[in-house]
Amino acid sequence: MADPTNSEIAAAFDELGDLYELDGAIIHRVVAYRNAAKVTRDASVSVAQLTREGRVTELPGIGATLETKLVALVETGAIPQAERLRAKFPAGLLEMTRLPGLGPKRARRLYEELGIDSLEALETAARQQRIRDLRGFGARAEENFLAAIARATADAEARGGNGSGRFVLDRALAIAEPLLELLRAHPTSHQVELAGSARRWGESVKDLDIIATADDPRALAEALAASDLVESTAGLGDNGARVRTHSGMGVDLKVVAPDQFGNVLQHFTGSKEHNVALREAAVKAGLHVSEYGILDDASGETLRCATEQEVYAKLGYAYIEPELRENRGELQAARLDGGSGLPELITEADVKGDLHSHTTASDGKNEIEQMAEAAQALGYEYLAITDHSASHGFGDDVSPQQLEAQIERIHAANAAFPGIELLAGSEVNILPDGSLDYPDELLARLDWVIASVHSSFSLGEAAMTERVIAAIDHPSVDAIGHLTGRKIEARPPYALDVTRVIEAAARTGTMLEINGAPDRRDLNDVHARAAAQAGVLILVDSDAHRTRTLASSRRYGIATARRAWLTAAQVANTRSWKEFAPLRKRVRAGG
DNA sequence: GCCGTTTTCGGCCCGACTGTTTTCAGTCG
Repeated sequence: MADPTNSEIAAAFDELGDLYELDGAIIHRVVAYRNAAKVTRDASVSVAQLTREGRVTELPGIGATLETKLVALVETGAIPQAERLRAKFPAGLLEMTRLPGLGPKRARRLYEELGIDSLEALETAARQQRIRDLRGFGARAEENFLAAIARATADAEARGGNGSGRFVLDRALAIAEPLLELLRAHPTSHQVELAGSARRWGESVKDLDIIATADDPRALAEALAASDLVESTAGLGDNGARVRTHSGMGVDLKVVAPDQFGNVLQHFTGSKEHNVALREAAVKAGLHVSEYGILDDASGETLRCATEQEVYAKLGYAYIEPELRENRGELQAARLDGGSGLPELITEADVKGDLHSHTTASDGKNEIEQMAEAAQALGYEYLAITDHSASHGFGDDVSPQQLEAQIERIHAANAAFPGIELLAGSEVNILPDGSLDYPDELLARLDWVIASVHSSFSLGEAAMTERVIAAIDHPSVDAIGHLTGRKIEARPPYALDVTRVIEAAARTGTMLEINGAPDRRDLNDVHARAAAQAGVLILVDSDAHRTRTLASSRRYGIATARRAWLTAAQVANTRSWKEFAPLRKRVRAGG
């Protein structure tokens, strides 16, 4: 039996937490399961493997009891307590608790006292006005349930199957950036900053939070409500506004006093896990952190902070960049008394070349020369032209003969553009058996090869892992592209043992890419951090299919690298061409 | 259920809002 993946284990813990909550367990026990789910999801090594080695309690938040459950899950594929609780509570009951405004306590009473065990049953009972007779419920509750069900149904239909209600970050920023510009340009505003997961450069966001200071808060709120992007306004006052854009995204503007701006920005930037850990640590020092300030037990006074730097300094930390605020060790590292220190994170300005781009030879929209000009405009020293390979399909395939002609064209362009090194490359398909779809002699003639999986996504973990490692072992493969194949909010990663892939890449000197396409960002932050720690050189690539995405995708790749704690030195394409060229596997092997 | 520079037992972040209630539990972020 294949080991459960970290995300499968995390899902099992989340479900168990939900079930225990329905069962009336004390909240701290429920939180312990949710915390364990998060820790598992963020773990850079296989938690199933750690379990079999008897080392799983080394993970923070996993103790003896959870270890027992993990052993059962790894050895038998199931957790007995979960089976028992699933039999006790119908699946529809868990769905009911996901309705906004209905939690586990009240859902359970609806089930036990009225037999309501699904959203459908809840809707029927509300329409028949059978809920209002229950103690603690009223006519208002019935109205709210019906409205919540209608909203959930309408949202699901509007999204056409993407049930999460989240927006991939590039769509969110396409709304946030013009709104920030509008608010910053307004005569009454002083400071205007994005908060929330968008400021942390998360993969997707639910809504936007903007924190501001202004001489006339209401005027600023009215300016937001008057924007062309805004469809409707739910609330507007002296503290800000809550609006909804035409794309369906909620935007919350909070206008605050200047001397609290740092507290509020820190609070609403999150993440929740970062803030909880920050506040727990503060309590031990007699300090209580909230969005309003830091209450000191000793003096009884609340310290207000105009900047986030002051907030972190008062609590004993160096400033922590938003991308790191996920409770993945940043608080311990940032401690001013004995922390190991935070890394100096890579920036967009560090990038000196791009190793993954497409042209009209396959499915790109621009010619080699146009891509070269665009790369030069970004100040790049090198650009790899890596069109798709012989088996790609969709009319975008490049036959071996066509590739030979493409090599000539790229070399000619390279001569015509003396300021930039143009690499004749390919994004070659890794076939299901791990072989590549060009002859070895042809691959050896290229300057650069990035190998990717574009077919047969459901091979299963063992076969997929062998498939990718076979490509890594090929002497002409310099790097692996978008390792897990996921599309954010659209397609899950395929089953793959990333730990083994990282080992193989480290062993062979094969680079691993962070693909900067905003819906890929693959490697993700957790995988990229693990790979870099294992000594693998990381690439930040655009996978550009047109000139403008060379730059627009770079920022998502860099954001992912920063969330992975990466420094410029850990990313190969921050090097000059002279330094980068000999790092290619094909050059190293050739001596 | 986890965890320990006040603890191996007794704690475990902070505040707002809502609806149903006469002081608060449940829910959410």
